Amino acid sequence: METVHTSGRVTMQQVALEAGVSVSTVSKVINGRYGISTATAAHVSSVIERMGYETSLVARSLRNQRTNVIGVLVADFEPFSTEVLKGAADAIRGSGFELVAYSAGGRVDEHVGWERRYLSRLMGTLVDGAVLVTPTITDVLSDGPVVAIDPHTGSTTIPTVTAHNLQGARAGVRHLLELGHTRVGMVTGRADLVSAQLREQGFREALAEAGVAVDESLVVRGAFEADVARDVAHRLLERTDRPSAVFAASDQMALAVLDVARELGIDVPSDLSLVGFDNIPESALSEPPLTTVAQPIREMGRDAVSMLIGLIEGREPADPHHTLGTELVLRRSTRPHGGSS
Amino acid sequence: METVHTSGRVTMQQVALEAGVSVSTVSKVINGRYGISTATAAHVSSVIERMGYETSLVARSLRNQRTNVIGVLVADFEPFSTEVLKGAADAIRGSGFELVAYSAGGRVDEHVGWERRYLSRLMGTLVDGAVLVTPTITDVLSDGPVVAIDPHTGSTTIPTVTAHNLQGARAGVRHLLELGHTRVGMVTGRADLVSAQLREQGFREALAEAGVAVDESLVVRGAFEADVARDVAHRLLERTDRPSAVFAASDQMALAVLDVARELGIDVPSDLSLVGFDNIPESALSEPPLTTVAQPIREMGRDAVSMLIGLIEGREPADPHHTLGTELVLRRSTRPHGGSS
DNA sequence: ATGAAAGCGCTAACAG
DNA sequence: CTGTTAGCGCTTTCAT
Repeated sequence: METVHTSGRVTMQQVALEAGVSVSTVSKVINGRYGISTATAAHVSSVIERMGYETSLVARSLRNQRTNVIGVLVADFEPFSTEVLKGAADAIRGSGFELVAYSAGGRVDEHVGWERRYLSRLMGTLVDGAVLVTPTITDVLSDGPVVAIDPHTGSTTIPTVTAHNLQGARAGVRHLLELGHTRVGMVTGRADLVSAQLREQGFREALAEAGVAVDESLVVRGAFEADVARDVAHRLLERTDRPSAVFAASDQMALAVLDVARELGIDVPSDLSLVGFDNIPESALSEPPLTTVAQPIREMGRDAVSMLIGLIEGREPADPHHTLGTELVLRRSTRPHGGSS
Repeated sequence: METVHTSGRVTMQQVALEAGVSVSTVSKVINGRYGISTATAAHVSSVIERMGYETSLVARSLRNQRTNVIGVLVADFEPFSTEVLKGAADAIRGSGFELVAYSAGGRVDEHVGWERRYLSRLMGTLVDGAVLVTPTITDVLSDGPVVAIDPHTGSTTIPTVTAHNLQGARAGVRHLLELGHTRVGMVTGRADLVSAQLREQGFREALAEAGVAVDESLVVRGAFEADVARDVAHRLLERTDRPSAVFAASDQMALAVLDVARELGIDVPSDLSLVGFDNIPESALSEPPLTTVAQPIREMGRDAVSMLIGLIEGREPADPHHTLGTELVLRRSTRPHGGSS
């Protein structure tokens, strides 16, 4: 036997050769096309089975316009995006679609607009549509069906799924206020995301409501990433007149603040109350576990994929800007101002 | 909205046409090949920029043998696999590789051997190598570089990354024994995984060590999936002589047991002590939070990808069967036998 | 019922 | 320096 075992993958070519038929016959057998005798079909099938052949997703994608694969494009695999992924997986089950999640290895800052890049690279060839998680640009030229989760400011053209960021932030900050805190600081999120802006606005509204003036020096810019948040937390917590409470625009940042506080010997919640946003699973794992404004992240992923499948199949979404509720989750990172154990 | 989703993608063809050059010239410009005048290069670049062109991953993959993309193949996106993904992302950062995670939408039971299928579909075309998370088959014919996390029994040929399942399970069960429990049950995992077998073995060894006989009727077969675990938990907990403690081979199953216990009015930990395995983030979110044997899942993902990159670049792994330590994490789902609050 | 041939978007010889 | 040509693995007319 002189089968060439060089490159590894079994191609249709090789199956055809082995079965003594043409590639087109093999293709027809695989795709169940008519015009093949039962005998050859059976024979080819057995050869396919024996050789362990599977069609190449890539080659097939290039040829067909429809791939039955949905893409989830993320800047990085972190707690938020992986929660979205779990939700996306829920929605994909039984839909006949497959799911591919794609990330360029966190090299986001290198190139703002990663989502346009990815979209161009995958859409129309690998995937039939995509869910964009926290995209950075405004004008996503729709190369195809796209749904954004937690999108950039001003993207009104593409369907989105978001949480009630404004209300959520307001509830989180009110909680701090009700605890008697008046010097409350905020670590804001990535300035270009609607969600971050709304969370800051909610912070300001809650303070205004309570008649507390915003000390602008207590509002520092984070970036939804832990390392940036650490620097910023240092700035905030090393001041002698540091805040007694901090609202962070994301759990990742809140966790960074918590970490920095520990380093500085500031006890949470005795010396500092802390509220996050997102309710990623990790927020419950910290010491103390984080009080946070929960977004239904999984559900957002699920709804985004459902919407996308609809779009792919030509249905216009009933509600192109789907918004879900938030909920304050009380854990142990907050305490009344001045209150001891 | 009447956006036409038909033609969509800008192709190299169109760029070439627009720039008044041939496709190969465009290709050379994009790939920085020598032999292009600075003038044309600049011109072509500007056209590319203006048209928002990006090369199609698929087309490029088909042509090149190397893609610089690493695949993580999972049966489903659930807490365990997404933790692996976070670790994989850690390892990929700065490596020059991109990461694609692929799942067929949880349709695993339909077709045992999903990993062979996925591997054939992606390897050699889309990805340069792959990490298999909890694969189900023995003989993964290496179509290319592959590393398995938590693999099937008997796969000695491919490199693996695992945790110390035996020791971990032993430690978890010992904890229960030290608490004074003697009727301790176990929900085992997917019988075909080495990890599940070792966890059961650890359970048996710990009991033997303590001189406690195993009541086989208390050992029930789960499947690492929550729904299967629920049935099995019912069987275990509805008996009049139900165990006072249960060791579950995974957190997902432990969480299911917890849920069933609640339904049956059995209080954890007062009436039932429960120990899980994995320490997925969700295990801390339950009420009560779960005592569990922690595996360093992220680290496993990280190590698997590092190993894989080495393999792709032709380096033999120093330790082809890399094993990481486990650690008992005490939370609130266990209590001394007969002990009240 | 089967096969030859074209072409999906791209890259890499090889000519010019 | 630039264009022409030949495929990568597959599907799909269109002949046979």
